[in-house]
Amino acid sequence: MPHLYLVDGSGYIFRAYHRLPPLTNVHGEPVGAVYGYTTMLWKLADELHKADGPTHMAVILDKSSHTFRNELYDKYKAQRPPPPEDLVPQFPMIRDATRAFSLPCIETEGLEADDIIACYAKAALAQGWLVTIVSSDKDLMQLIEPGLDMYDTMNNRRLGAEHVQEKFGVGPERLGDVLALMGDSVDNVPGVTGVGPKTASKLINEHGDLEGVLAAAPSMKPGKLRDNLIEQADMARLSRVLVELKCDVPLPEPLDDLELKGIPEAPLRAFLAHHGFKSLLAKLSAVADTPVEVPVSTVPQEEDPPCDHDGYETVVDEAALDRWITIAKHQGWVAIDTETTGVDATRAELVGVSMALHPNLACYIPLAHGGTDMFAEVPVQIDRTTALAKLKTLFEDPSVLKIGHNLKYDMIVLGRAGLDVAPFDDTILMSFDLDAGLHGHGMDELAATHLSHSCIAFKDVVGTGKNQRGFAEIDLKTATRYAAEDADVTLRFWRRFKPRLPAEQVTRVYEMVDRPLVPVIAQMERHGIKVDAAKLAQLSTEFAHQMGALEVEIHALAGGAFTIGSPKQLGDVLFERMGIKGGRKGKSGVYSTDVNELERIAADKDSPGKDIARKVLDWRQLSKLKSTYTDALQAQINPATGRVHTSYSLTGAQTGRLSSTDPNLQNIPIRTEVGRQIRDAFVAEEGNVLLAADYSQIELRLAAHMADVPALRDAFARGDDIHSLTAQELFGEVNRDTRGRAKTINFAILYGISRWGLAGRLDVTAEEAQAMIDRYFERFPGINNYIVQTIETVREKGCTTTLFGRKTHFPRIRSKIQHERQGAERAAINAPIQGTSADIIKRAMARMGPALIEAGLPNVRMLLQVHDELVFELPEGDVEAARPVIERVMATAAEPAVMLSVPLGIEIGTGKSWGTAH
DNA sequence: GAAGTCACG
DNA sequence: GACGTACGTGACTTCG
Repeated sequence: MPHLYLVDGSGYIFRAYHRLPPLTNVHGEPVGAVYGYTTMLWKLADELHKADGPTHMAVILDKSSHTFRNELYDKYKAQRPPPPEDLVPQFPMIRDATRAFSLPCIETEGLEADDIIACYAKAALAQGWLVTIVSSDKDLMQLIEPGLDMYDTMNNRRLGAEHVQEKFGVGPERLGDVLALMGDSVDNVPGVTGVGPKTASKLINEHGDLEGVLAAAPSMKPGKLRDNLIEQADMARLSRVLVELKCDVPLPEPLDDLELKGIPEAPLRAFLAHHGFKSLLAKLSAVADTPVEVPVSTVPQEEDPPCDHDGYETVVDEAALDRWITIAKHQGWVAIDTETTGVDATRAELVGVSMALHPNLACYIPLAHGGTDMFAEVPVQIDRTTALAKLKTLFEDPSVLKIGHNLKYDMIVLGRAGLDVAPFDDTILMSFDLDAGLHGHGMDELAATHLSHSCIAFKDVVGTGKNQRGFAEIDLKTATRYAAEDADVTLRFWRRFKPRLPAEQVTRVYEMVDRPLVPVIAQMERHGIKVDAAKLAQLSTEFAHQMGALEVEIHALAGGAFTIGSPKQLGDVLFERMGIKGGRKGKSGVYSTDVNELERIAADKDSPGKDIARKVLDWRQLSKLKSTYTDALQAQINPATGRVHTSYSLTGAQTGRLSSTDPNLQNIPIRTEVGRQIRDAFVAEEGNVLLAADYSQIELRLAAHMADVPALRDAFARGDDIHSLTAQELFGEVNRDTRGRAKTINFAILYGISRWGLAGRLDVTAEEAQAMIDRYFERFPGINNYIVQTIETVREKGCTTTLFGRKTHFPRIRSKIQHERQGAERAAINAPIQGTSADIIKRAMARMGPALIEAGLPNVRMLLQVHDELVFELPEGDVEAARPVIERVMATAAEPAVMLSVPLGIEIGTGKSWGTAH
């Protein structure tokens, strides 16, 4: 049978307030009444499991003080003192508490909570339901009847008709008359002077009801009582109306909507954590099945309040830090962020740590503020070693999920300070896996997109230019506002992204490809790679000499000095001053002088510019190598480690590839002999060697699998040279020329072919190019179908998908501008192939460490990734043992999630330097 | 900060 | 009839 519990929230708050000490929460807000109220709801939640427990429940609150009773009697409740100052802010929190329990909360303008309760009670009883009113309000006792009782959670007792009889001497049905005679000094119900509960019940029992009493008054024995009853008859009648519960309004919410559907844990947990109600949190943890996996989808997201920077706490004593850590451990998750002295994680020093537990419940723990100015006053903060030891227990606690935005950075910084971070979620990866191609994934951009919030700009905190200060020099108040906001915002991202992962089918790529990679990349960045600074310096000098000589010759040929490095000046010199024909101007009106143009001129025996073009090309190559590699790389050596530590971005490339910056170690020269020398400057430590392992033709293999091309699949299975095979199929013979053309066509297919593009590359007409493409499609059936299918899918869904479920979005696929649309189509053809390749090598990287450990090779260190290549450093003696392990991990990286119909070929080389390892 | 150029897969 | 021509990156130089 349905059983409706109606909770008299308003009545409860006042009782709880007076019964409990003036408790405050972690923010210093008074929460005594809220705590009492919360424990009351907790008790009710326990009732849920009982046989006659609630099936329906609602909390009823007073909305406003002005009701119809004030219209009847202007003094009604007029004498009530205003609620105590420290109770007022708790009223809205009561609503939060109710929401935390996922209970409906009902309040209606112009009606007191008692009236609404009466309405619901009557309606439920009429349907044959059981009703329990959670209150000890005497007015509500009028409602007691068979099927309706009251429950006082403070005394843990049920109240029925016999309780009313005992306390007021009458049954519930006559209670209104008694209350009218008694009056109520608190509510200012007048009643009749001199009549209290005893007299009232006696009179009602003698005369039946109020009207009976008033009618009998003149015949009573003379005295004060008789006179008062006669004189105050109207007041008594008014009182009768005032105490009557009014239930003639429609129900604000239908009864059926009050059905209990369980109490989701997440919002409750968040609420308890927000206020720091530790004992209840502990109880919750005791009954929780999985403390880390949280159904955050039930968290009310729309209702996150705006960031309250002044509400963040600066944690400067151990007790406060303990408190935050305890709550984080109880809650089971915490958003974290680190503040440091710089952007390079392998050099930056830790300055502070921020944490967030709930929107607006965030703190900053300064660790090294005070700046470098030894005369400046150092603010009070927890001893760094002590604080880090405490934080270590939290960050390494396997039952507490750490949430970060680009956690790789924090992992490196914290790792250098001796702290691991696990388990973790990374909101930058979540955003990338959900929305790659739609927008960037930096905190500021995401905050604007998802939270309509503009984060405090870092430069507004530390300044710019020569006035820029280190974060350690920032005052704690400002630092807290900035740092805690980052953790707060990160937590808000997580609450939004986490439920989207399964809903949008990207959990697999997040959990199986990207997330496991974070600690792996962090470790690679920390390792860095040794470079031979002397060798680079020597190359720089050589290049400078050669450039100087070329510069003189170029100026002589040009008939005067100019800046060779300026495309504008060079274009004018070549095409205006020297009168070379065939100059093409770009949209900015500058002649193109790129490598294609210069090669064209240099190849033309009759051109007056062929010598200068050749020399400029040589000069450019040297200039590029010197400035980008030999000079820059020397400057990038970390003095502490003597090695170069790149930074990999996991969210930089739309297709899921990594990218490398500061320095970019994914574009170290290899294609020319001059450039190759730079690879020789990347070396192994004494007694070690470098091992380079790369996937051979991985993208073509994946194309063969994904487009299901039997001829290509078979060729890979046999181990044939794929470009020769293509040459044979397309041109009927294999020689250097046809193989080269075939290679170009193979790549063109992967990149989304156009007849003009291919024509330009092969130096043939568009018609001839088209004929080759047609023949390719004919010889390799499946390719054309793959292209058509991919474009169709991306037009329909707006995104492509890799074999592992990685999405890349192409909003421009619906552009009205043709070339944007076509560009998106070409990118969409390439993305599943390039992306799947990226997924596979990422999986290999994540599995590599454990596989090497298992093979007893803990000294093999993975240093670099270059899209289809992994570079390791290992003791010379480990090479033979490591080789098969590395090969196996790479070759089987797709499995078992994806079983490919082509083998993945791996080529491995070793050497003292990266150059010789190839 | 944009544009041009060029290093890599 | 104009447009622009292969996918994905990052770093450096010049110049306004």
